[in-house]
Amino acid sequence: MTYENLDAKLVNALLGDGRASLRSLAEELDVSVTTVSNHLSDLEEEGVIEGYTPRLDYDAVGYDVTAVIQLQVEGNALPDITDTLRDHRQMISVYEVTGDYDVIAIGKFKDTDGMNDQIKELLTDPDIKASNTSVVLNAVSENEQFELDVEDT
Amino acid sequence: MTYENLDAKLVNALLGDGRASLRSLAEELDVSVTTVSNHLSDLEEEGVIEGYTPRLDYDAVGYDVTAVIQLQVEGNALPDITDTLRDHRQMISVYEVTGDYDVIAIGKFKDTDGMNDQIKELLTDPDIKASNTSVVLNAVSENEQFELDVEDT
DNA sequence: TACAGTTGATGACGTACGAAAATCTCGATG
DNA sequence: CATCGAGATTTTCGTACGTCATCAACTGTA
Repeated sequence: MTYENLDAKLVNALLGDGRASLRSLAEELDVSVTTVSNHLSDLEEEGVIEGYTPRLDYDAVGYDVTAVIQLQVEGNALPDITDTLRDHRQMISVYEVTGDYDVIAIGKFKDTDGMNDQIKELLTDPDIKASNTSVVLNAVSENEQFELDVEDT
Repeated sequence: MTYENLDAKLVNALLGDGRASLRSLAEELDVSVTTVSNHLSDLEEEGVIEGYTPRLDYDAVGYDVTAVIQLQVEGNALPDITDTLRDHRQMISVYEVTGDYDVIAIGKFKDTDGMNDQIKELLTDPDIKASNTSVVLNAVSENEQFELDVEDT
């Protein structure tokens, strides 16, 4: 195993509270502060932990509409399209995928008008052969990060 | 005005570093530590900030496959299906949507075999009328949280 | 040898609290 | 009717105190 049990527990503890102090983590995991500090540094260096962010409720700040946009794209234009999408800051996730469509993107908008405007603008690109937009009625769960397995000894 | 502005700046600063200290935030925004503390508490109480998490690279811990699963569901079974999906911890996001399908879910798996097993298990539910799975070839961006608008005076 | 823990020293950190400043409220006044 | 201003409310600030993170040198252990 590339990462140890303690690392998994550490990650899981941080998933519960990303601003927890090293001391509280040390107490929770029953190891020393030094150990927590060392392992955390390692996890960050290895890239397992890429950073820390607040979890925002975009609904609460006026972004009420979420949409899933699927695109069929001319093969050689795929990089351009994905770059364009990524640079739209309201695009939360952009995936190149197998299946009926080539790209699936998830975006957040202040209202349906704003959404329509942005999507229409995107679809002017002649390399987009087909598109399909699904508006989210209810986000049952969103961007949930699940806990890592801890093999108990 | 000034009030909302400070909150937006505060959120944006935290998006840059979710573990930034109140002092460093205070310095960056040129207000006192107390002010940062108060506004942060308010943002948390209002639900704008729902918590703090590390951003995990699931690739780095062995979850190499991401899939977008779309389902057509018998109308009255929708709550059951979404509950089931949400309770699958590997489901990152579960949306009820308009369009050809009723549910779009995004999940992460250790390998394609694991993915197939889980999806097949899901599809045994007789209330699922149709399904469509797209495997992610490349996550151009994922769970990006964009910064809030700051109206400059 | 490699990893975890301990100790101690130092500067940074979070929070509580009272004071100061800014803002709002609303009736009185010209 | 518009303006004023005393008092109330809200917001911000500085200070103080106990806690925390970090580093280094050292010990224990498998």
